[in-house]
Amino acid sequence: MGGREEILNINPCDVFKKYNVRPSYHRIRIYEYLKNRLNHPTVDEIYRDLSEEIPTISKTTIYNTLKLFVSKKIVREITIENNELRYDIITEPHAHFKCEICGRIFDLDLEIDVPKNLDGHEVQEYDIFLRGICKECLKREGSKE
Amino acid sequence: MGGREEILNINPCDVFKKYNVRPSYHRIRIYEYLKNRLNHPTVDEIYRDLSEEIPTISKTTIYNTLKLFVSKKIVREITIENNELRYDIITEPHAHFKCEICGRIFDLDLEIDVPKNLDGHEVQEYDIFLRGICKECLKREGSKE
DNA sequence: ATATGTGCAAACTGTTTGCAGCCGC
DNA sequence: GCGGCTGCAAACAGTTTGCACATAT
Repeated sequence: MGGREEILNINPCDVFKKYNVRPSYHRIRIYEYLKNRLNHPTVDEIYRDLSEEIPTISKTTIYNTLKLFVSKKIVREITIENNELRYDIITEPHAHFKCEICGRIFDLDLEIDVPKNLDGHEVQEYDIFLRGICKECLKREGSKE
Repeated sequence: MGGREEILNINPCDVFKKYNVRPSYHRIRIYEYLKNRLNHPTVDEIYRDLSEEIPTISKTTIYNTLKLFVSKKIVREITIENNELRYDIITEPHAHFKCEICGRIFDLDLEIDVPKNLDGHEVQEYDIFLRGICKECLKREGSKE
C-alpha cells in the first residue's frame, strides 16, 4: 500500500521539486491540507477549511492547483460519488469504503490483485469503492434497538 | 454473475410486477433500452436515442423513471466517471473497464471476493472500476507504430 | 374523481473558462 | 518586464424541483 505514515514526513517542496511543480504559498497549503487529512476531501471541503485561514483564497485556485497536481501525478482524483470530485494524496490505488449513515470515507487495506491484463485489455489503474455501514454506526445502531 | 443472457428474455412487465412498478409506455421503452444495450448509458445517451423513436419523450421522464427503477432496485446507478450518472440493468455488482482511448465501457467477469465484513465495517455493495486500453485499441495502436 | 405519469422551464450544484490584475524572479 | 499565479464573474453541464396538464382506472 502506498505509504500512509511516510507521507506525513514529506516536505511539500521536495515533492514539488521531484514532480516539477513550482512551489507557491497556496500550493503548499493545499498540499499540506491533503497530507494532514487523508479523508479524500471535495473541493468544497478544502475551500471551506482553507479559506478560514487564508481568507483570500479562491475556489478557482483550488481547482487549478488540484488539476495541476493531478496532471503531475502528485494526487489522484477518485471516484466515490458521481456528483463531486475527491482527491487522494496516496497515489497507489487502494480501496475506499463509504459509510452510508455517517458519510465518512475510510481507506481500506483490501488486498485485491487485479491482473494487468484482463480479457486482452490492458489495465492501467483502478478504483474500488465499497459502501455499507461502518463499525461505529453499526455499534450505535445496534445499541438503539 | 448476474445473468447477461437471461436478461434478454425478460418481459419488462414481469419485472415491473415483481418489483411493484406500474407499467407505462415510457417505462417499458426505457427498460428495454437498458436491456438491449448493456453498455451503461448516460441519461443523455438514453434521451438522444429514445427521442428519435419517441419524439415527445422528455429528459425529466427519463430521470424520473431511472430514479424509480433505482429505488425499486431494478437497475443500479454506477460510478464510472464523476460527472454523469450511468445505469446498469444487471443489479449484481461486477467490474467495469473503461478504455481511455475509445471511451467504451466493458463488463468484466472479474472474480473478486469482497468480504462482507472489512475491519468491522459491514459491506453492502461495491463498485470496481478499471481503466486502461482495450483490446481493440491496443491492436490499433500497435499496428500504427 | 383521484392518483399517477409526463413535460416544460427554472433553479441548483459542481466545474470550467476568459480575462484582467498581481507577484516573484 | 515577463511568465506564471490568482481570483472574479460568467458560462457550462448534468441534475433536480415546481408546477400544470394529461392520462388511466
